[in-house]
Amino acid sequence: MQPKLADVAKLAGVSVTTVSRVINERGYLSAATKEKVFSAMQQLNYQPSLAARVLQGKQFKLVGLIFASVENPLIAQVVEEIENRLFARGYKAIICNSMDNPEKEQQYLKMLMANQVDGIITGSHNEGIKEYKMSGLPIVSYDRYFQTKIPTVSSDNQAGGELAARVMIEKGSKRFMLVSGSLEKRAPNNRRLTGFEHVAEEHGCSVQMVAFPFNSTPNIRRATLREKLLASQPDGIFCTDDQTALLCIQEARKAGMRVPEDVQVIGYDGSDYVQEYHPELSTIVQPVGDIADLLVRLLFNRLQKNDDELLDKYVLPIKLLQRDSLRK
Amino acid sequence: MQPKLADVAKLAGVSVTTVSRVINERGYLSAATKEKVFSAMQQLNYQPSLAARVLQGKQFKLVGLIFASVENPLIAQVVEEIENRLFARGYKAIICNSMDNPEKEQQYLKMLMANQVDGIITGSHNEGIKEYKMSGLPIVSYDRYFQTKIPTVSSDNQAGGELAARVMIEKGSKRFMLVSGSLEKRAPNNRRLTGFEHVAEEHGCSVQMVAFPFNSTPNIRRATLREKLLASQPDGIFCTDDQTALLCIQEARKAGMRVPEDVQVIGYDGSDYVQEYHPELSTIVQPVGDIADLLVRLLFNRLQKNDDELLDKYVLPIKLLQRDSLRK
DNA sequence: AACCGTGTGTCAATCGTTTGACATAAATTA
DNA sequence: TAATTTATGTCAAACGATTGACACACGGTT
Repeated sequence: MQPKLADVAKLAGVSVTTVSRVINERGYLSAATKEKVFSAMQQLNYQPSLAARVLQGKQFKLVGLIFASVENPLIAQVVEEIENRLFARGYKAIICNSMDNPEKEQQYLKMLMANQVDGIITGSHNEGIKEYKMSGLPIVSYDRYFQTKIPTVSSDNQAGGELAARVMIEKGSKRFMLVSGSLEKRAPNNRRLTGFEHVAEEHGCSVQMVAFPFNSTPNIRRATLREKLLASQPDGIFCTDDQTALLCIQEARKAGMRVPEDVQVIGYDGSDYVQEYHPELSTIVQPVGDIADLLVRLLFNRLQKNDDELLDKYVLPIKLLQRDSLRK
Repeated sequence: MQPKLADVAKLAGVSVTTVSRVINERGYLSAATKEKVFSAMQQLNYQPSLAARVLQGKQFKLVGLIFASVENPLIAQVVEEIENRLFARGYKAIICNSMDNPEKEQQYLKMLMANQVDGIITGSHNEGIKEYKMSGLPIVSYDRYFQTKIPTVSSDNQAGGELAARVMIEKGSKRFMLVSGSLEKRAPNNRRLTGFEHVAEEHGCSVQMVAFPFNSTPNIRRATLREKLLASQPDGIFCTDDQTALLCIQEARKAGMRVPEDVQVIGYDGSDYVQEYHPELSTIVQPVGDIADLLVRLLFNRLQKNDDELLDKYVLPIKLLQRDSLRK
């Protein structure tokens, strides 16, 4: 059995109230007593019962993270960086892989709701889940707009799309393929598409659109891409995520096109993993560290009820990582 | 304020005891009452207070996952598959990225211990952390041997190393480089090395060893690899993880060696990500689904106190994924 | 001598749920 | 009709920590 407050008190030779005072730092306390209590806690390896504390209205120090899937390198990095920052503040993170499945997401919310977690950070992409409104929990979101007043952090998707178009046009591309790795209605990352299209049209370039549902497998994507590549023979491709961009490069080569000579490719995300292990891929890099930082900061703002000056949207700057899938 | 048991009782027009009975399925209950109670819970969107239940000795339904870093594709996949299975059983997962840092791991254990989680699944690689023994929690581990009687699941590292050696020897390699992506003392994956060395020596092949500490960056690894590649001019490389294998391929090419003509490369892990997005890499594939399955199953065995017939070690079979980094 | 700040103790209520003991009443069965 | 079984209610004690009210020291100030 785990030691309880009373055990610590007995060992330290003080009352439970005093031990509680030491733990919660209230009232007057002599250095000697504190010392005795701490050493008793140490000896017993005492950990206060979280459950009991929560019942008193204290915080769980638990945050739910709802994302589509940590198998995506960008999400993995976002989750890891968030988790690091939460840990530094003494918080734990519950991981929820929604697989972009609204039902699963709803179930997760149910689990997290009520009194279980103190707050939620979500980067999942589903529409109109009423529990988000009901929960009454502090929530912040990544790359996702909500109806209600939930602060959203995202990279500058519009600028990213525009930049990708501008760079490829500058380097001679004229017939574009625009590949959306996942298609949702209210996701801000649709701006990646509109930004790209806008600039392309401005320069009189053609844009062929290809879109995949989130759950389409790489093999399905490959088959579709191969067909579209052969049919439209683009000389520039912009993908809204890096993994799809990798498939494009590979399928283009299989189809006999040279990258970047015949067709240039730019992806989006620029996770550390992609930067390190796919050295050829040019991509629009999201500032993941800043994103994690801001998400956590915003959440704590709401946790501490400083509802002051929280904006609805925070858009962080992106940058281009130019590598061999782009011409010099 | 969240609705509580009493609110549900009032709305349903029954006593709190009855509501509790419905929730916990004890005693006699008429269908009509159950219906009334369920609909009241629905209406109020009632969620029982986890904290209060835990205080009664119920389970938190919370499991801690301690792994080095979810940025590693294999770990991400293991974590995701574990999380899926836990979720299916109504459990939540707390994610802990230890970064292979013993202090961080110790802190995590402290957080998880006491009364906070019901069990722990760890794939982290640190030595002699006394809290593991103290915790008294059900623990199962992945690819890691413990002193105490903690069940360990791993892939057949020995066979994996042997297979890698045998295949490359068969395809003509004689001078090997053996690259360990991380070096720990008590990790079963050292068997990957010994298995490889054993077969190589048996066939009279030379083996040059290169080892990296866990936290060495890709750039450091690259620099070291380049130097070692030029110095020893191997015609076969086996890496204990896929990411390092990718670096080997890239650096070998930069050094003017052809893969697989001049040098063959085999990695280890074979995560879905690597299979999909690094189509060239040959690798020893761990059965991640089975591993996750077994880990969760073993944990639940201990959670339910069925301490029957738990083995110390569970070694699952591996297989070779042969692709272009190996000769035909 | 009266007063205050400091340090500690006792006591009891509280958080929300569970559970056992016990009572009661209707429906069912012997 | 009597004895069960079924269905529900009341009551109160847990679970472990927190906290406010209050008491009572002791030392040092005025």
